[in-house]
Amino acid sequence: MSTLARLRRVIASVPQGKVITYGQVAEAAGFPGAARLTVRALYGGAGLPWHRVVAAGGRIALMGEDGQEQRLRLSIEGVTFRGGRVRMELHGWVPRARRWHRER
DNA sequence: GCCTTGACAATTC
DNA sequence: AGAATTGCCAAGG
Repeated sequence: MSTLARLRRVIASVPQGKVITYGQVAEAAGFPGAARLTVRALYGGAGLPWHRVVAAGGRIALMGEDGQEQRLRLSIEGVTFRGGRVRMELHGWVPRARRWHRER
């Protein structure tokens, strides 16, 4: 399992109406502190629910129209905002801890 | 291999 | 509140 594949697996695990932060994705994939890796994973990740990945504090990282697109997709799924940020206390997704050393 | 690039994050001023 | 600073890690040139 490649590094980026692990990150993408985490991203793919986020259900509709939920969101996760870049940092949490990296952490759940086994790279605490490497939030930027999540960005890389998103690049080649066709078919991923990219709109469910937000910056720390529920901020929308994308600027311009892409950001609007993300807000739209999220609100369609039932995600609510407050002051331009996703209400993490309501929609934050906590992925199950994975054990990457051995498959089961 | 070294250097740069990212849709980041936490800290500090 | 906002800018600057530093840490983080894999890919690609």
